[in-house]
Amino acid sequence: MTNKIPSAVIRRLPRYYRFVEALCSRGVTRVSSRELAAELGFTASQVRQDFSCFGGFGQQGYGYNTESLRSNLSAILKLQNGYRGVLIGVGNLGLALLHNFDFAKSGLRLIATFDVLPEKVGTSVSGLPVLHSDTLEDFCREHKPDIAVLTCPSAVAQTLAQRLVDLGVAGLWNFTNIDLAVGEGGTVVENVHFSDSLMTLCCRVPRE
Amino acid sequence: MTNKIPSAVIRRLPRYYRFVEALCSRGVTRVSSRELAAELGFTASQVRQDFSCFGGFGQQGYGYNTESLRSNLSAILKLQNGYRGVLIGVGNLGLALLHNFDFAKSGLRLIATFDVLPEKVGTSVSGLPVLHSDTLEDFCREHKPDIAVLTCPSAVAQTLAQRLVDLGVAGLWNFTNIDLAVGEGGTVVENVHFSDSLMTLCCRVPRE
DNA sequence: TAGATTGTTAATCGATTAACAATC
DNA sequence: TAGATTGTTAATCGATTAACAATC
Repeated sequence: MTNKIPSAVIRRLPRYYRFVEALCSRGVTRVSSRELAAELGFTASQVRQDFSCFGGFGQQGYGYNTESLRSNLSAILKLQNGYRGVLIGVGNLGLALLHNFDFAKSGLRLIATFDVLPEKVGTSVSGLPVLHSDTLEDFCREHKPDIAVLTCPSAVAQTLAQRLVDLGVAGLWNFTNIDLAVGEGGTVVENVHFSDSLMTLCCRVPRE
Repeated sequence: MTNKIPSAVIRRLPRYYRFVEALCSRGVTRVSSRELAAELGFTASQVRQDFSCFGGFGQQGYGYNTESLRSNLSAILKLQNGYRGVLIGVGNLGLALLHNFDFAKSGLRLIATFDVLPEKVGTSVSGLPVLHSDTLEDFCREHKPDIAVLTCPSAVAQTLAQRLVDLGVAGLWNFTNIDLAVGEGGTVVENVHFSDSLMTLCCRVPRE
């Protein structure tokens, strides 16, 4: 139950969670740090060190109870917090996410989407209304979303980000290929930079 | 011109590249480590330390020539290597990438896409043929792609990954929410795990 | 009890920051 | 020459690994 979780640990938490959830649904009731490490490519030491950040939920001589592990990880990842989200930019990528991605499973409950194209505004996608971006201020003041998903064109991303920060949105999931400047207000940004990701891949692929 | 580039440095290279390219296209001809650091949120020490991995391309008292920096970074990232790529899974996400994402700009030249749906196979998307996944072996033996983009359903990802590795594909850009096992053959995997990314965001957003 | 496995402390490793001589 | 800024060495910081007493 520590306050400051090292960022290296935070990045590993989702992988623990996914694997432990799979164990639970397969009916496995216990798992050791050694087994977790072997499966996830970590070391057993690292696994125990990671979990000890939160006080440790294992038992000497036994290992970890998968169900207890799962619910602890879920709590640490705040998957049950019911964060409210808006998605901005119902283009190809926005639609792909809306159709295929299970936001709720990762802790986010979408409540609306926004776009500017007349043929999209007023329709609904995956059960969510598509509102005009001009109504963002009104909507956010009323519904207070916690997180915004930015699948808009890069050209408008910074302006939108600033509007969202001003409206009190605490987290931005940024799919645009630009680095957002969000000031000192504590807004958290998580980037999904496709181009950076592909470049690092090319960089690491040995010359044919 | 070192052999072993620290992974922490590799992850920063695309950001340097993007910013330096922007400087070049704005006609800026020089930049100091201090300016780069301020813009990218690094320290000046870190910038110089990073660049010195490659022998250093600056000049005391002057800084870095943007054009020289750009071309050096481009070479290190192997953006001009002309890696050949195939994209597997022409669903929502695959289509979003094909329509919106500039693969060539990040070092990859797509040569074909694959799917299994009869209504898709035989068509073309963004100028690329959509071939049947059953023909993957024949195609790869003839055209020797370097990298595969996995935008297929998670359920078939591991099987496809193994087929691709066996066919000599050296890099996998993995958009499925599973961790691929690719053995010891040196195949490089770059994951774009949406669920992990969103979970870490939720985890870092302070409780409302 | 004996075997297994944790949580934690200490040691190692890698990455970041600071400092400064070299030099443009 | 004087000012600026690099490349590099040393110091600090954080993350990973190893070791082991505690204990289920």
